[in-house]
Amino acid sequence: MSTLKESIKSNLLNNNIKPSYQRVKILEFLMSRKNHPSVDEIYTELVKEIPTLSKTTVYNTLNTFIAAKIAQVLSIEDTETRYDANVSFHGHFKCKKCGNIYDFRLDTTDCKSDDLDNFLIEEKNVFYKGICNTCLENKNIDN
Amino acid sequence: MSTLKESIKSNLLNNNIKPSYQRVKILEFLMSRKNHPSVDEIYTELVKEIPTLSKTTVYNTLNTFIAAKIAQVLSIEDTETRYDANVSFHGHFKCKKCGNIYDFRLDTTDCKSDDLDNFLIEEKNVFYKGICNTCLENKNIDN
DNA sequence: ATATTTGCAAATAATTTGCAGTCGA
DNA sequence: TCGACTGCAAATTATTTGCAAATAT
Repeated sequence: MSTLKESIKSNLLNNNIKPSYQRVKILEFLMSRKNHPSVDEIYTELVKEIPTLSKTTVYNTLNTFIAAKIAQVLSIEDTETRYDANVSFHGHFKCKKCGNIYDFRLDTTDCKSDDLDNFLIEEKNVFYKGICNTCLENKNIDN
Repeated sequence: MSTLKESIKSNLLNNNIKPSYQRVKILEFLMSRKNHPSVDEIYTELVKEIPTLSKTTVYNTLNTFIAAKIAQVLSIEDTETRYDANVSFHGHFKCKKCGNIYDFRLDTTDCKSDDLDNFLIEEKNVFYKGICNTCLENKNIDN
């Protein structure tokens, strides 16, 4: 068995989550994908490998991951929720043209506001939208 | 007729939106409320004054406002979408205890990232979650 | 008059829930 | 065997759509 699979298993065990076949597969998928897949994408991809997989299990599993803080929700305002296995602080950029979602580094000390002086900030979400560099370069080509 | 209502009407007209009774009422409500109401809140409040109002109209109207950029969507990850008539750049803070959503000022030059050097940023969204100052002070009182 | 807006009811789509079958220690 | 996990189908909920009635210029 691959080392990656082993490390995923122990990651789950460390968070008191039993590493079932489905859970390991889902976390593996989430970590391997950079594009922050939706429930539907996760399901559609993995059902090829796990024909008995159900969407309910994908939902259950992701919610378990969120609760254990080994994954986070990406609320780039869209109809469907997207998920990210990278729980460290970073921003997201969604290209309006190609639809890709990019991660970007962000200074933790950044984005402060005096208005929140006596507030306890537990989660920070930063997301931008616009046109990515690739689409800007290809401006002349397409529609 | 109040000056506020007049200014709302001209605001709508300036954006090529016919200032129907419902639209004026909805924009007025959105501007008067600081708490970024959901469709349901807008509907439930305004239907008291406008008994014939339908949710469809609230949805239609808000989408018209969004398209004209006189309102913006607040995607504080929740089940329902919230709306904000303040379209200037600012952040939102949601208190996990009382559920209130607070605005906070944010430096426009803030939250930059080298990773986005060649990206065209058109929209910035920043929202935090945690406990607000009021709830922190009342920590000892409640549940 | 005529074009736009409104509002009901039905349709969609994402997510949750109830519960029965399955699996692993 | 027992409790947790899975997965189907039904339920729920936010939003959209089709279309007819109402409204305004």
